[in-house]
Amino acid sequence: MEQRQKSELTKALILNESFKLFYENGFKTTSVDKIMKATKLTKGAFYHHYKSKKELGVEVISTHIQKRVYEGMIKPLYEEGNALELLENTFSGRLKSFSIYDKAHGCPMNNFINEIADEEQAYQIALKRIIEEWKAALVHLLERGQQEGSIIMTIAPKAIAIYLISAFEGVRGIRKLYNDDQILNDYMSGLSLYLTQLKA
Amino acid sequence: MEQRQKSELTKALILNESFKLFYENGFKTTSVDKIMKATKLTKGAFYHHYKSKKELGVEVISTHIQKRVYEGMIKPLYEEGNALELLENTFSGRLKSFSIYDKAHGCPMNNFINEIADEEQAYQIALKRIIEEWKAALVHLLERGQQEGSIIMTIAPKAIAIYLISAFEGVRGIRKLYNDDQILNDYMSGLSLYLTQLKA
DNA sequence: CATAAAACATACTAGCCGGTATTTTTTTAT
DNA sequence: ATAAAAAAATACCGGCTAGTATGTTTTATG
Repeated sequence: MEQRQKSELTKALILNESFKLFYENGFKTTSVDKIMKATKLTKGAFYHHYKSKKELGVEVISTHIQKRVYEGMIKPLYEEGNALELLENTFSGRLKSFSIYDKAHGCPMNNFINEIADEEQAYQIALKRIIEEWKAALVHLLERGQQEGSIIMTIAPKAIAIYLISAFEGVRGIRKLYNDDQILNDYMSGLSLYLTQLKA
Repeated sequence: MEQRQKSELTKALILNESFKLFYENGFKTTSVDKIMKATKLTKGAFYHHYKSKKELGVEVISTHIQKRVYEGMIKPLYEEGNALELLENTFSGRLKSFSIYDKAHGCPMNNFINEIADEEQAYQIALKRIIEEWKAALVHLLERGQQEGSIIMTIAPKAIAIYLISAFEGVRGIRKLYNDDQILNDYMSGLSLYLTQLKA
């Protein structure tokens, strides 16, 4: 195989396996050994491609997790149609699309935020970038709704955006405590009601 | 010193130091050695009072963290006065009362939930109990508001309660990414707006 | 086809981890 | 005063940790 291609494939393999293990067991408790066992390669290969576990952590966040949030929660916001309906469909639809596995392990981004964001600026910056992109998309959509006359003018888009993100990330964590979806249903009722009250 | 008193004092010391270290550095990465170094006692003392680190974890949750959430977020909800004002004062007031240290490290309960709730039922149960108590207090207050005619009848108290809790816990995590309070101010604006729209 | 560089493997280190076994010190009950 | 029991200290274990040093194999290039 071509050298460059081989290198990229190996890095992608490490990235995929480490994302999965971080998601299932947390960042701190997932060792480089465990990751490389999953890839069926060795520690030598890891430290050839990454200079430290921290570097890997940042890369998992800024590629894998970023893409995941973008595809699931940001991209849909730029579609056409009524702003409030788009919001409800995106937030509720995402929750409904989750498997039991996803529900049990919460939001990968939120897990990272709560586990390691307060102890290393590099993680902080990478995670912040995702939140800011998400917030910008929400603000954009809310402003569009206001311009189109479908959302009341008395609200501050930025505040609503933060409140929407907070509640979503919050409930993804709280769901971990339960073995059923009642909490998600309650959340979705709460969200629905919230959005209804923004209707012009 | 009396034996019983001494034992209780030692357990309280272990509990205090471990809460602090769990809060600052996470549960998994705080070792029994580190905790006992903080208490200036030894490992022998620890394993005399606790049969495992897991047992300590559960006790920290069901005593220390439970009390903290109760005092800060639940007890105030049972005070007299307008329901919506009580809600806003409790949620916003709590955020405003936090030190930089508290803001940087997020909510101890939420940290536990996101770090270890998905891997051990004992933690899950202890944490769930706190959330349920909080939820019950919120539902009670919202129902009182409805009975008194200060909150619209078209909302489902349980759904609102979950949405309020989710957003609060969510923002405590997201705040970790920032070094200023703008995100908290945005959250408080969002909350205020939300509550205004529940007004009868 | 030789040489260099990249990709990966093997073997190792010092230190930390939760937990245990054993001993010493302190308190209690008689 | 003394024996028993509780509290705490000491010393240890096997296994895991991030990271390093040094090999071997594969690919690229002249």
